[in-house]
Amino acid sequence: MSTEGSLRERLVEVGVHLVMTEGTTAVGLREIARRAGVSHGAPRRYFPTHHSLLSAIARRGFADLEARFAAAMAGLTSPRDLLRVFAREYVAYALECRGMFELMFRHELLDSDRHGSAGPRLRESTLPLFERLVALVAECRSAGNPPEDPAVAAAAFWSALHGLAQLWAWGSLRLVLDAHAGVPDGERLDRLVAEVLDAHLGPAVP
Amino acid sequence: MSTEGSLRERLVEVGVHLVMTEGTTAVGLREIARRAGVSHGAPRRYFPTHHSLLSAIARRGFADLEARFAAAMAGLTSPRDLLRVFAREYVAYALECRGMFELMFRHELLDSDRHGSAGPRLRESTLPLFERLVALVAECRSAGNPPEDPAVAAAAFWSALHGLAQLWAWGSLRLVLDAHAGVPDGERLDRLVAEVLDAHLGPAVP
DNA sequence: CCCGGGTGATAGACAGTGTCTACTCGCAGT
DNA sequence: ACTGCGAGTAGACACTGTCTATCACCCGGG
Repeated sequence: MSTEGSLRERLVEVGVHLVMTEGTTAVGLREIARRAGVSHGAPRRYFPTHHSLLSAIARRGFADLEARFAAAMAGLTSPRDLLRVFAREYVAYALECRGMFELMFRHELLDSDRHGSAGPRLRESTLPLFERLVALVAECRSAGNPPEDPAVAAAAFWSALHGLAQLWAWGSLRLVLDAHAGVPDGERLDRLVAEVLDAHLGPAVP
Repeated sequence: MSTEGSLRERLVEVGVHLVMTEGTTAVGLREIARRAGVSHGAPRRYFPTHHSLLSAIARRGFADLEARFAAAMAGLTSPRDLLRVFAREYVAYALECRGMFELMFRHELLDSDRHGSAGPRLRESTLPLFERLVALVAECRSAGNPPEDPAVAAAAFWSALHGLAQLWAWGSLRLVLDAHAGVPDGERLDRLVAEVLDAHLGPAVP
């Protein structure tokens, strides 16, 4: 392809593409090297271990996710609208980029313990986003439903979204809701997201 | 140990023990066979593929979890109390048996798509538990806060617990809450669980 | 002009894995 | 006593991540 950039960039790009199309288990060091058109030992110069390459791929995922947030939330001002968009985008990313989402939270594949050669540690990259989340949740619930601790409320909200994304991707929620039927197909996920919003931010005020 | 039972049982037990102590990635077919004292090809008679053995281990995990629920919920009658215990037990299991919890929801390691040789498919085993959950949530919120669809409310509740467990295990929630400080150490998780309960079931009525 | 040094990639080796297949051993039934 | 079969062994194959030696190339100093 084009891939004028350094091999390091290309490896990460190929890895992202591989995760998105084939899933997490397919992302081998040698497979990436093969698809990048280099020998199996080449990545070693930039990524001393398999985990470090996976971490780089996951980091790219977090960057992509944040870019999606920025794009989707641009122009909105109402905290409730912002959080709704945030929620939708979070779940949508997890479903569209299932492999990436899975990889991003696999603590034992990512060398999140030992600090990578350069760059901030992986989990800390979610911190600024969480700060925004805390502020939005606090603002959104300040009317009538003020949380005891906004950080705890925001963490619970994030947890609900995360669990929703994961369990839906796992197929379990689809299954149990099917068992109860009633809700038409494409709408079920939206109703779940709405339920999470209502539960954690208070019912919507139109 | 004792392990008088058939090799099939022993393999699953060794596998569970291995997952709990060493983590998901350590659970190789050969490693299990080694620890069970048989040759590397022996498991093949009972588990044709690696995934099928992992599925059996995960199934054991679901059984253990349900047993914990049964034990913890025995004697309680108030739906709110029952759900609180359920929530605590869910999160506690995820944290105590991190590897098992991780394995149990790794769709691509478990041959949940192709039906296993015998026994019900893995995801469906959570169905009866979910039915109970739906009933409890409906009952709990029937006073003052009736959900539009109890199944959706229960699914959202479960999602919140699941995400909480996973993000906490990942270390991310601990991190962001540390950034906001304020809450003493051992108490933070309890406060998160309480927040989830309040959000999804309505505030507690003492 | 030639000649080291270093960088970036190659290729081979090693231990380990999951899967497949051939083989052996003990023990039932006729 | 011979056969058939279930249960487990052992070897092979392709593949993986990691390590190491090697090679081509470029660039500055003499």
